Amino acid sequence: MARGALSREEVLEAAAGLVRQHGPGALTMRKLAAELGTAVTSIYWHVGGREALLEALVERTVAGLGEIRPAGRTPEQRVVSVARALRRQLRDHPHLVALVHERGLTERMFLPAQQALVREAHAAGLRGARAAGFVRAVQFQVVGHVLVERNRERAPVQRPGEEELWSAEAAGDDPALARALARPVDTERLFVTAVRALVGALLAPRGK
Amino acid sequence: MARGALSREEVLEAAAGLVRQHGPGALTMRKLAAELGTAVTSIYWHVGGREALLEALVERTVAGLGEIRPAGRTPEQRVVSVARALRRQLRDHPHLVALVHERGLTERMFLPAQQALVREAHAAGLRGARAAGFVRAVQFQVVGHVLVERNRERAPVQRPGEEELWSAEAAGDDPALARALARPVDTERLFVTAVRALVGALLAPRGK
DNA sequence: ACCTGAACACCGTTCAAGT
DNA sequence: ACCTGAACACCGTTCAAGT
Repeated sequence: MARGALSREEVLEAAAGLVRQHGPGALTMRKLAAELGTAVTSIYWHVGGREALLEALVERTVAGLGEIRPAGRTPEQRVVSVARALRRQLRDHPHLVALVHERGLTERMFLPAQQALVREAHAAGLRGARAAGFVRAVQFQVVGHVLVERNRERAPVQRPGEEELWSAEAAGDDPALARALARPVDTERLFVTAVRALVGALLAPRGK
Repeated sequence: MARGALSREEVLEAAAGLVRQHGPGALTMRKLAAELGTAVTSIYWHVGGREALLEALVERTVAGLGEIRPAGRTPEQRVVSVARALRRQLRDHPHLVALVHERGLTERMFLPAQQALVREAHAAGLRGARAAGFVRAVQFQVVGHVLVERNRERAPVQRPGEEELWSAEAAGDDPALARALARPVDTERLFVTAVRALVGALLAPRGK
């Protein structure tokens, strides 16, 4: 249906649309061409093959993620706020995050947050290698958590389910634990708890 | 080249071999059939389509991971040892871990470790919902870290590289930090540091 | 400079037919 | 019960040819 000249931007926009709606698997050169009303080969002229297309898409996504503004009084609170903001951003683009991850560029998405974390590390009195270690620990923690979360959502039913596995007897005579492990995870809460624990330990004045 | 009767086990073995050597992308029904010296359609009779084949492969991997034996004196040391053992197991099967992850079953792999963690939580005096929260926090931490690590290894070169990004001026006048962030990550060290921080905070007698 | 169709070398899956 | 080849409906990519 594309009347005039086909542009690179137009191709990327349509590709992003396909991914957003039906996931990365739905992005085939032929479907994309049909969507645009052009021949498949036109796409090759504008953006190159499928790999180049995904590359460009990933680039676009990462660039469009926007800044992260820390909130809170103490460095600890501000770091937690950065972590939450990043998690939110990543969860808002589930399919594209998957694409970015498949292509091994997950960490690129963390760069704005990384800069914010450096400032907070300095504010907390950490410098040099210790500050760097702190930044990376938080980075791994947040990105890792989001990946696990996405994973869980994609496979909501596990066999055997945790309910069957955690009968009271298997739980070392702790029925409350069995019940808790049978319930779905409150990922938001778990995330904040874990980040707080990590940040608290690493920002402590005398932490090894 | 398979003389006599083709068996389900034989198919799975060959499939696992293909994945181990050349990654999941190399596992096509046609290549597998060629490897086995049979018609493509024979595979369908024995294990079903590609999805079923991957399913069976994942099942095999998870089942073959083996037990996890905690080591150390304090619960904290023992939990860290469980985390390290699990990380090692996952890193020994990089391609299959990728497969398991793509199919959303990453957490299945964590079940033996989960049982070990429950025992340690009890030993540390945690019970019920708090013990469950502890187990899950460690689980998310370890699995997440391994996923991020795999991600990093797959894309060793990032553009722009961290070296260019972290010039001294960008690092808030902290050249040591800039240098540290430009160096490759010591993931083993980072992993242990993060797990220790998390475990220490969550196992503390009066942790909120 | 931009777009096209035809062709090539792959896929996974189905199915009727063989033994 | 087990195995087969042919056929179908897809892929990504190349390339010579058009305007």
